[in-house]
Amino acid sequence: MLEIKLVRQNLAAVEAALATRGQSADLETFKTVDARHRQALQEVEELRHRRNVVSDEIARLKRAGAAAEAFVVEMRTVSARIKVLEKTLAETQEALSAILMALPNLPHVSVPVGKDSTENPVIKTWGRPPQFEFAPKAHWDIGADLKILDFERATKITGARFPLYFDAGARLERALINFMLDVHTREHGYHEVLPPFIVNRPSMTATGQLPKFEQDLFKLEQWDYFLIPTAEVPLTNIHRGEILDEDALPRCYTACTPCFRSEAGSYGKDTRGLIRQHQFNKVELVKYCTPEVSDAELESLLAQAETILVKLGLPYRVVLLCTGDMGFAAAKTYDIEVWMPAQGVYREISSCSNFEDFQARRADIRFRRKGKKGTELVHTLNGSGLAVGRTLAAILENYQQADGSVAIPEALRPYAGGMEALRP
RNA sequence: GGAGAGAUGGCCGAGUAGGUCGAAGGCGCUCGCCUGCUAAGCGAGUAUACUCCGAAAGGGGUAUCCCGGGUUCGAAUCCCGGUCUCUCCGCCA
Repeated sequence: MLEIKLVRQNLAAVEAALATRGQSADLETFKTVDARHRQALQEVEELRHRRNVVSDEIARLKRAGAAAEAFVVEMRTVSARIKVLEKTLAETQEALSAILMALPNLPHVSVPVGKDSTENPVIKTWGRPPQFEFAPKAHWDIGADLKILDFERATKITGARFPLYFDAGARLERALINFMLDVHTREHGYHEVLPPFIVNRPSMTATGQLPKFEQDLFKLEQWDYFLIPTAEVPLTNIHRGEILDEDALPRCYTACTPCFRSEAGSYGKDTRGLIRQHQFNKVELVKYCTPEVSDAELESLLAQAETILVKLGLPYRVVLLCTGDMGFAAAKTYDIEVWMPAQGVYREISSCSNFEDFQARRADIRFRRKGKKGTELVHTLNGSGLAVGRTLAAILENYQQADGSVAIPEALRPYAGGMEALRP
């Protein structure tokens, strides 16, 4: 959420900034409702003050045994008026918050203006795509040949876009999870967390999935609960409504969780393989920090996610999302894209974002500076470190051999019981 | 699922014949004093949001004693609904 004062005082600038995101924010309604709200608020506060003063006076009179009936009668009118105004205020408040909750974050100054993913600049490329003396197979074919992935039976169990791993495939996924969590906790200072996979509406609202993107979520029938689309949601809500000590920052959490996404609107896209599933595992990284370091924390977050790919020897590139391609809550986002040989393209495997105070304001997460009065909003960041299913797919494709086997990256072998290759 | 108890400031914990309660007291913490050494004592301060005045320091106002609604001139205190926690019984991993 944007700060209401900022929107109020910079209507045109906010409108212009949001326009670069492809959002036509009509803030005229905001302007009129806000004015009405402020006027009613001023009046009601004056009346409440009057009521408080007179009520004290009535109490004093009664204690003294004097008559207070005149005041009581006057206050009846005042209270009635207050009640009317409070109703107005409740309405304007709700309208304002609905408008504000639907506005995306403002882009960071370093974010290039652009309309969609075709305008994302590539800022870094690492590793060389492997050269094959044969036609590289797609990971779903490799998975079928090795009998470690079975999408047909997954469809029987649930439906389209659900994963079913067997044997070395299941083992490899587990190895990747442990590997990633170990790197982030041991080398990058993250606290490991095992959070709930189902969260309530306030949590989803705090991180920005709600109210706008409910159609992207799986919702429980009988409860106002949702399956998490990413561990970002529970991890960022750990400190919702809290005031943290400056000393406690930056605070970093990592968790591996399944992620559930309805993938509404993506029918026909990536219909095969592990790339786009309704359920997938992801190791997530979340940071809470002070505002002055969040730019630097985004860079280190990106580097931490990259580490995994480097250790696994998977070629990748980093792109900086342009204004038109960024997610709702992000001020700045880097995507890491891994090389997928079969399609000959780079595919997103991590997304690292700085949300600045956008989520913190919705979630009411503050901190207190040492020796200073008052509180400030923290900045939150998160990134995938990494999407596990896509990582496994990338390993299958990049490490495939002419004989149909798949070599296991050196760094992963200790986690895979010393296994050196997957063989048919 | 059945029966009961409870939700107050960082923590503990007073506060129900409604007014003098933003809320006693204690602990913790901060600053100062004293003392002087792994202690004690003394004094002061110690919630958040919004808003107004002020250059600032600071001061004024409104709201918040789980949440929402009601009664009332006035509610932490009364009434209704909800949420959560705890105890006992049943059930289940």
